[in-house]
Amino acid sequence: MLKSKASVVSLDQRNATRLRVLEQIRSKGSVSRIDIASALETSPATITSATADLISAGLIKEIEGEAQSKSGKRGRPRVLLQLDSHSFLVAGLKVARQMISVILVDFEGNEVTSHKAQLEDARMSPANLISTIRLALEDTCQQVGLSIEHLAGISIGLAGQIDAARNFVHWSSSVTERNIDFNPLIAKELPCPAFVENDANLVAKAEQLFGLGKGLKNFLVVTIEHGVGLGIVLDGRLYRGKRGCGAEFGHTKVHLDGALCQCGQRGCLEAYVGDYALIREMTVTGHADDMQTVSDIHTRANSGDDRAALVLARAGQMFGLGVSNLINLFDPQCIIVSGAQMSFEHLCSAEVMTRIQNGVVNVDAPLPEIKVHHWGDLMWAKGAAAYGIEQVSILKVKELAANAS
Amino acid sequence: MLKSKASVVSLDQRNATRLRVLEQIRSKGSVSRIDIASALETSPATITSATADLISAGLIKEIEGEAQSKSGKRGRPRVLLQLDSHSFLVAGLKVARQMISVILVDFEGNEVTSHKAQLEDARMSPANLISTIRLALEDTCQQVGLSIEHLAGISIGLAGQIDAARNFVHWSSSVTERNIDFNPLIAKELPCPAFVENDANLVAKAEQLFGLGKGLKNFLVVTIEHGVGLGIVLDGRLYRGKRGCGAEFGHTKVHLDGALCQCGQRGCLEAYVGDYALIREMTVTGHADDMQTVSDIHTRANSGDDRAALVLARAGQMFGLGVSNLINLFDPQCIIVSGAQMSFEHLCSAEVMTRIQNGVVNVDAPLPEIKVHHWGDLMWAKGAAAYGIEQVSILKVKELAANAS
DNA sequence: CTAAATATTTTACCGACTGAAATAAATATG
DNA sequence: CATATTTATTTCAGTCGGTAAAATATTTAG
Repeated sequence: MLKSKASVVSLDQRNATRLRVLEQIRSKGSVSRIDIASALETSPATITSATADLISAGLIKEIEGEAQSKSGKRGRPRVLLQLDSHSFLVAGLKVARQMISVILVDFEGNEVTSHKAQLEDARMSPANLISTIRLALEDTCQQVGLSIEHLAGISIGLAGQIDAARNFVHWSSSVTERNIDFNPLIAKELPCPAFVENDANLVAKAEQLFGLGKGLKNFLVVTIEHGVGLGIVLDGRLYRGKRGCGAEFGHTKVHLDGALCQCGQRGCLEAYVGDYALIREMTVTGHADDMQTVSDIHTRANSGDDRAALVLARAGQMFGLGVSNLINLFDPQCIIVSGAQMSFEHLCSAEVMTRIQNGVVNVDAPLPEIKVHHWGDLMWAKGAAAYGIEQVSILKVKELAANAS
Repeated sequence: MLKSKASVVSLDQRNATRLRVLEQIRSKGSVSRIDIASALETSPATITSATADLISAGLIKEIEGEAQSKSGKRGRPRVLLQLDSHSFLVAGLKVARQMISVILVDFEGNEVTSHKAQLEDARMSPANLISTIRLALEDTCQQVGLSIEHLAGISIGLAGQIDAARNFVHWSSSVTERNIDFNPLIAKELPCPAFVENDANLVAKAEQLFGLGKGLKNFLVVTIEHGVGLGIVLDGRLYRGKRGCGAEFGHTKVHLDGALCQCGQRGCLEAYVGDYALIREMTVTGHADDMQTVSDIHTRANSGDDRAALVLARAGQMFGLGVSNLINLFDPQCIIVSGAQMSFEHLCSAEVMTRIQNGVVNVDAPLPEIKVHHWGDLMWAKGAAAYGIEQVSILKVKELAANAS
């Protein structure tokens, strides 16, 4: 009761261990205590105690399945541990221009249900945004006979510059005001902890927890939607920079005093590969004024329109240049190019990959692998869910420790 | 004696604390125990024990100087602690194209003496390089009546791709062979531990320990010599990427299919700002075939040669583009542009600074400060020395722990 | 000189983790 | 079938880094 500082410190230490154990179980799917011990280079005794805590909290469980022993078949069989998917529900949301998508997942990340709602306005006031979110959540929960009260956490992905640690939105294309602290609104309108993050960071989290970055310590996730985004995972953690905002890959300059970008600057990568940039290129010469989406351009290109093919090819070249710069600067284990739609084929063609390779300074070590990940529609919401699961895990482990004392 | 693993683990923990204490003392210059305790958020008791160890090892000492108490003048006065500069000597070396420079520093980083030697060949075999280094070290030590045996550590800076953790040189412009493990050669030819590192990383270390990055956790150091280099400090540690090599800032692409670079690729920043690139620009049209150095171009520009001024200006523009990309990607606390000579004026002109500012995506948070650091001739060697001091400190603290057991 | 203030050291203890021993649960073997 | 062997997990008695609180040291204020 009295040992205020001591207990905080020791709790943090214990929690860190418990979280590392949880992380092992999540990334391996199912794993025995002895394997966790050797993976974390710690003693079996420690794992026994950590897993006992996690089991009593309902976060993990023992399962029956056959586990093979180190060698031979003799000896006490290993007991596999698994996440207890029923332990809690998390909602992941992505607020896009005309659409809000929601996904409900269990603790393992399995989809329970999902939902989409049209948005009337691309930009909303903070209060408006939160009540829209609440509504979307209620609708989603209703689909499976749940109420919003059942949620353990809500994770919200926005495009823009966001300080996730503080739920503070410097700027977002979905919000009419700048520099908004969402914590008060969340506390007032939502019945459980909620987390706001930059959407590209969320996808990086999803790749780390469930996707192609599982188990990797250093990788980059390039997201492609209407523009391009970047999530940076260094040493297993999201790198957010000093101001806590995401990296502005889309606004790195690929041409001195080049094409005009929506941000007002010139030569941004996004001004060469963003949807609007491609459409502008197609329409500016009056070559095609019915171009509405990048898919239209793809269609044209595939049916033999040289101009369309050139526009796409140039975007690919610029994209390749940008990605090779990322590799030159970060030297990551792996780069994951993640997109929801198929409309980014032109950014992962063999030619672009070659260009990337050729733009990376040669070392004798092999180039980082470049993986392309087509997620489908729910990419962003799933990303949000991944972040939500992580945050809720941390909260649960902390509660656990608090109760134990 | 028997507790093999336990002792390793606990030693690491203790050493980490001792090193953090040492780091505090180094970055503050002189500081009292109570201040260290509050800076590290630890208890005074821990600091008492850590400093006692460091004092008995001769790494630090108590000094007399007046220290002001928190408030008022009553109370037992604080005792200031300082590095004991006499505890050991470290040599820092930089191997450049035609020159090898050596600096001898004490534990505080104060210069004891320095020395330069002409190199016959820009590229040498590994064995040749090490014996050349040994010779240079012997000459340097002789200047102050010491022998090479007095050195506690030797740090060697090379341009190229180097895995410092293993003293492994993937490639260096100073070495004729690729993929060389220098450890055996070092053990054979040098009387004390030696460390090989990429030269840009060394300058970053120097900025962190003694320079403009003192106390900063996240910053970038851009080095300018014949080309440009980048050292990345994240979370207080050098970021080296997956393959352990330095970031290749000079070979990030600033123009699609642009100017040909020495590395064989096109559009590299270095192909626009490197010495040879500028000289090529001046000579290619026969405009000036007596151009030997960038200083010559400066001279010309200052005496009204428009062509020279334009060449320099263009280099500045490209450099600004590259630096703003760094800021967009890393969002660092601060960027330090470090150069030895004055020949990089054109890269830190007001115009270039403005260009950098204009290339960074606007957040409401202030832009990271861009600091320009003119080091003088010994920049690289001093950088090596900084790294050497750090490495030797780690070794000494480890020895200390080993002896205590 | 005494009281008050502040810095440092000492001391008793806490808690995370460990090694070793104990226990559990399987197979191999005769 | 009983027993030895093997391997996984748990229990238990430390160990070690660190802490709070008490003790001590050293100063100024009054």
